[in-house]
Amino acid sequence: MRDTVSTMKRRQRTGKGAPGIVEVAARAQVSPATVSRFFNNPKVVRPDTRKRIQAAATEMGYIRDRMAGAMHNRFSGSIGLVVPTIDNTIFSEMIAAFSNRLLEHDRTMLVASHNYDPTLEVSIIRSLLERRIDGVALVGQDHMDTAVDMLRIRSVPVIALWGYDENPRIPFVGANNALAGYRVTRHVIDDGHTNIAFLFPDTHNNDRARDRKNGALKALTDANIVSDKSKLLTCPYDVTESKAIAKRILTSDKPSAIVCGNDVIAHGVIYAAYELGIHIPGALSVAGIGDFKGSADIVPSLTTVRLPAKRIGSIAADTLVHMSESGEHDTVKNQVIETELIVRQSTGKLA
Amino acid sequence: MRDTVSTMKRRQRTGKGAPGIVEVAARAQVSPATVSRFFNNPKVVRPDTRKRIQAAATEMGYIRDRMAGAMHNRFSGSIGLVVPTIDNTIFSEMIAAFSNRLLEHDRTMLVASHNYDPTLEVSIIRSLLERRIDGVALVGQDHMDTAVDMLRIRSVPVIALWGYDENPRIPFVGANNALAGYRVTRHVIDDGHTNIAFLFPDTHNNDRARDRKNGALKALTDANIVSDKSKLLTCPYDVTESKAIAKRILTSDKPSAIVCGNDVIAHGVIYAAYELGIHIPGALSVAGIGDFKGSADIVPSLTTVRLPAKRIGSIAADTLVHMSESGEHDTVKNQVIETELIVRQSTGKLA
DNA sequence: CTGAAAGCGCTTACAG
DNA sequence: CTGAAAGCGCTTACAG
Repeated sequence: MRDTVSTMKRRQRTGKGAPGIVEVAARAQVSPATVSRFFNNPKVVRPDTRKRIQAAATEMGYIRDRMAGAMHNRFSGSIGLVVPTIDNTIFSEMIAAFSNRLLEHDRTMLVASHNYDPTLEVSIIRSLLERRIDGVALVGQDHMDTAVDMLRIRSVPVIALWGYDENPRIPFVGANNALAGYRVTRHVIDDGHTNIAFLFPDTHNNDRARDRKNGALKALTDANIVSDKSKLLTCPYDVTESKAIAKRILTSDKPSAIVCGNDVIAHGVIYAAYELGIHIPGALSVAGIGDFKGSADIVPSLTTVRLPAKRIGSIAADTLVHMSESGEHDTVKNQVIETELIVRQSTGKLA
Repeated sequence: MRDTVSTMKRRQRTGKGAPGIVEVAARAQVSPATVSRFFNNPKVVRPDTRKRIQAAATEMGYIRDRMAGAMHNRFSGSIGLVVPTIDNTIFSEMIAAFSNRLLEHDRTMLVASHNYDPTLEVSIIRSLLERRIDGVALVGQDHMDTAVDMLRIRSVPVIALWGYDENPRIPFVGANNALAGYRVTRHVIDDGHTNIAFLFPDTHNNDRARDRKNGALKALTDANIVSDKSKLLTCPYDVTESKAIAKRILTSDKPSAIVCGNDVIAHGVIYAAYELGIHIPGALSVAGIGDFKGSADIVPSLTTVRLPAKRIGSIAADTLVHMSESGEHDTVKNQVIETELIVRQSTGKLA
């Protein structure tokens, strides 16, 4: 005594109160095909037919099912963004810009973080692929081959953020991190410092950090300063940790300047100096990389290299949308974002 | 001389190198139905058949198409998170926790921000609905009726974050913001302060801020302190702005304490005091709400109310997944997250 | 400009 | 435990 399948299904959907294209078509007295056309390419529908469909759709509260549509035209309308971490200022500004720009293109964003674990990154990409994403932005060029291959095989547009590479495997929107590292360090050297400590994150699976560090060390070499291994410290992107590490070196090694892998680390160093009563920049110069929100406001304001996260995010979104619409995946040019040294109050000449 | 449609389609897919369930089935010498079962409910497939399918799928690099699957079982495997802003610490920690927890449940996260614009929020929700999300988390209880209705009609599980309400329209995972506001203010009053300034964000479309502010003012009333309108200032969640506003009031009104709507605002106030050479807490007490990452590290460390963003994010993710799996949308209990006053160095007794 | 029909890649009763 | 077949809600040549 059960309902037939088709009756059950219809009842279920009706029960859910969500009308489909068929119901809208019935109400507007047209075929489902015409309703579909109305939503995808209104121009091909006659104005008064258009009006009827619009009215029916609005009255019934119709919402398109893009998943059903995606089965034909292969476009889900979602674009993926895979980052190491979401809640770190480094990336959250970029994520926000990326998301906002996608919204303007009528796309939604799928984000996930892998916490610098390349294997996790692979499963995230797989999971995004299962959802038929129209494109993906990854951070940097350090990825497992599997990851890149899965995307290439499916011709999903990919773009690498932040990183810079002469000969990249993935087209990028990024800045020359080596140059950024070189510039801040050079600035500190120009101020007369030779006893410089470096706080950089683990460069494993992180080409941005690697480039910055190499750039920094090159500035040292170019200035004929012998770099002391003990002054080259590993420090995560975390204020608490950088503060602790800075307190340790400031009470032992006593460098006259500290160059940090990014602004978050530099903030921690500034706090450490406060607590120890070390005057900045009188007794210690501190420099970061990134120019995050807040770096101009901290006291003393932070000398850093501007690396516009928001621009990277917006440009990446535009580029991916364009790639997916045009199908031109291979002709995409790398987009180099210029960096700029910003000298503020946290660095100064050595007395 | 053109190919038939079916040939073209097949070629196109093959050209893209992405095998479907049919190709996997052929290779494993089973029917597509069995391959489908293997992925959805492996147990019903005989072990050796299972092995053959697994092998075929791996060799061919098969990736499921969840969109196609979602047409039947109505589950896309994606859950939405709609926040006012993404790059503000208030939310980015929560987003990260939400995302990480969803990943454990094999779900992906769609995020978007509406920047406190309820109309934009409606279009975001519509856009999420078009992607057949399995659930949505919104922030607070201030939403347009359209938004709530669209979700209810489609029986999509919804949860409100952060907010607290005796009688909420949407079940929530949140904290008692009024109590949080009351507590910090009370603490400052207990320290002997009566000349207190308040820096709170615009409470329009922001029930969390509204509750906190009301709680703060209630503490004032309870202590028989007359609140002076001129000391109740509106300030966005932005260090630069709060620093500027704080500098202004610290050079004119000269309150002995400033209570802030959240920790970001408080950070700006601390920087303002630095620049003006005002000692904290000797000459000025500063308190925040939230206990963000970094609030324990800033010097002086910030007195605040702990409002665990990460826990809210994780619990919300768990709850939404559970709701969508169980179909129990209406029996969900509100989950109150306890708050805790954390007294640090930025507040002190009035001399 | 519009409709009928086939099809997108899966899932799921139904029948072995 | 497995297969054949119908169907999910749309889109798109094809034919008017």
